[in-house]
Amino acid sequence: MLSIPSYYPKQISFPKGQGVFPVNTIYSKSFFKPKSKAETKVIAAKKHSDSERRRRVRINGQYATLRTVLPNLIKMDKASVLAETVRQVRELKKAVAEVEAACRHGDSDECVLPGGVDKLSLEQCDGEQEGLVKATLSCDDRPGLILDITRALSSVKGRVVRAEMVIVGGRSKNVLWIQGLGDGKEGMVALRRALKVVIDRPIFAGLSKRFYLPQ
Amino acid sequence: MLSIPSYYPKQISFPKGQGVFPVNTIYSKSFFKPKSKAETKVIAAKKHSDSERRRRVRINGQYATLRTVLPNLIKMDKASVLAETVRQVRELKKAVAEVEAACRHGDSDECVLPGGVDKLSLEQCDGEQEGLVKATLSCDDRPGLILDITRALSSVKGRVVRAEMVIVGGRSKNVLWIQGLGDGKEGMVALRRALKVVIDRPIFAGLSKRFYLPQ
DNA sequence: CCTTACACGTGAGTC
DNA sequence: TGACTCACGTGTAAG
Repeated sequence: MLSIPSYYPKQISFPKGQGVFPVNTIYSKSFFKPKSKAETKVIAAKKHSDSERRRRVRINGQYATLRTVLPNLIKMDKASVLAETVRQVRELKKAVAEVEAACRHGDSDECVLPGGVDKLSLEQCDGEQEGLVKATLSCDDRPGLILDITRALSSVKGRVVRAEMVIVGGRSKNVLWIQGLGDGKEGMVALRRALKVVIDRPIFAGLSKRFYLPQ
Repeated sequence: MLSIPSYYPKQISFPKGQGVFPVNTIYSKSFFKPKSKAETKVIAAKKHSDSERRRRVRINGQYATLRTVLPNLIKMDKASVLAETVRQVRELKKAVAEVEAACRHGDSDECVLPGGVDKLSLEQCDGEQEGLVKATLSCDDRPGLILDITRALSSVKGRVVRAEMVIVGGRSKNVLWIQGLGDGKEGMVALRRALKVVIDRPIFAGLSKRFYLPQ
């Protein structure tokens, strides 16, 4: 047991390193509870310093894990560890933002890769030629999909002036630029109806979802 | 000016908050340098405590910026700030890794998107069915590319059991799984020669590089 | 009351 | 020798 010489103990020789203290470090279990004022004060002080040490261990433990999770943080003092962490976090956030921006052109609708849910959207392309419509169509890939799309397009007025098709992981995304649909709404409505049929058509039974080259 | 009552000052009433101390806090400029032992000790102590306070300000400043750069860190004690930082940093690193892995399947050769340079590679697929060959072919997209590929494949033994095609930004990447090429090298050589012709064929003059739907 | 979190000054160690 | 970083125990205020 340590005897506390005064209210200002010059030095209490702890093992200097951190370490879990044994459970028999009991604060308030003196026999028959004498509870002199001075004694309770000493006990409270010990309890206080103990909890403060636990807090320090907690904080320093987090410093240690932080040093492992980020590079070049070992052999750095606490302030520098935090500063470097801030710097690297900013870098990581920028990297994530850049790479997300690379996958989508502004909107999530503009992702170049096929989405996981079927979707059909028509969009008037102003700024370029008059009457240009961009149709975007996402669905499961299947044998004959291109043929179905071609048939649907031949059923409406207008012609395809450009097409981009992406097939990956069994999903297909097709972007079609169509000109000459007509001035009114009828052309758009007809196009939407025709492409909706393509999306909603079930995969031909008995065939896998693989995409086969057209023969 | 503060008078230091003893070696163990009970309380020095600082403004309690941080704050830059005025420059006129001078340590060693007593007139004619009396330099009693006790005095130098007090001065050194003050210098020490001052620099220690500066260190604390530095660390706490980094905590503050860390709280601003990451969300949900305000109103958290230091240990939790560090713990949350570790968690979010791990999340960010995972996000970066995932998004990098999404763009390439391990090797840069395995990028699902078409590369910028023409390339043809054949690869024996062991582990699955016997005699499965994976052919990867990157080139500019062009009208009739699929037809050219189909013709090239019909000129060799074996049949296509699976195909994935990506066309984006005028570039085309095609991955073909071919079975039944034969046991020897001849099949592979013939396949490579046939596909090389497809890649090296120039785009038909007078047409744009756009990809048109097959009619 | 009790617990918790922080700032403080100080002793000790390192370069 | 300083200039520094850290751990420590304590004072103090908030819940």
